[in-house]
Amino acid sequence: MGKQERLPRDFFSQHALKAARQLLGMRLVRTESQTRISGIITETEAYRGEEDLGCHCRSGRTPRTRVMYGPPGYAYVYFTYGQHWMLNFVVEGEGYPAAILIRGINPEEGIKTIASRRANQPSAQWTNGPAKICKALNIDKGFNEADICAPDALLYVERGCSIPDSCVTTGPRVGLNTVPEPWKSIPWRFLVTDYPFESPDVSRI
DNA sequence: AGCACGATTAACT
DNA sequence: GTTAATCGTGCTC
Repeated sequence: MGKQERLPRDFFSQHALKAARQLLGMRLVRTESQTRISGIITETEAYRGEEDLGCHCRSGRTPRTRVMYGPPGYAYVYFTYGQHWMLNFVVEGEGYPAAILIRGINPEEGIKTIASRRANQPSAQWTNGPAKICKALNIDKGFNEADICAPDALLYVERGCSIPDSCVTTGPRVGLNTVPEPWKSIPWRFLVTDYPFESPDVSRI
């Protein structure tokens, strides 16, 4: 495996559902101390528009959601439950709020670092959740509004492998317990099946 | 200024 | 299956 192409801003300008599907199989890369920590994306969720009551943009443009109204190819990183960071990528056109939540990756590089940050956890649970990924890759507030298409970006996405439709499952987004229908059940979650690093609640679909 | 709650996780029983 | 942890955010007063 040689050097791989980084996803250009055009990739992130596409419709959120398409971007969420296409991100499966791509490689999320975090460069830290000149070292690569990476993993193949295995699970995503799409959030788009103020009418999507599961999206933070249901409240419109606020200090937190500002980045989602900006140009595509930027990171939206937010804090929740008093302790967890979540990584999203802004997609679609400037002015229309949409983002893709990265919920699962299959670790490839920087395994020792990932293992140390996920101490006392079995490898199958190192990065099978959105907050687990941020902990393993040391992603926090500092990456909010970061340009992931910049040449010197420390967080970016590479074209990894193509995942056939036969290996992809869709279902309702996770954790939207108090969100009204149809948003609670709309199948905007995408995940690769037959990978060992899926989220634990695959069986819920 | 105060309040309710969350795109979760890990450790329980 | 249940629950504590823990605080930024957006909403109401």
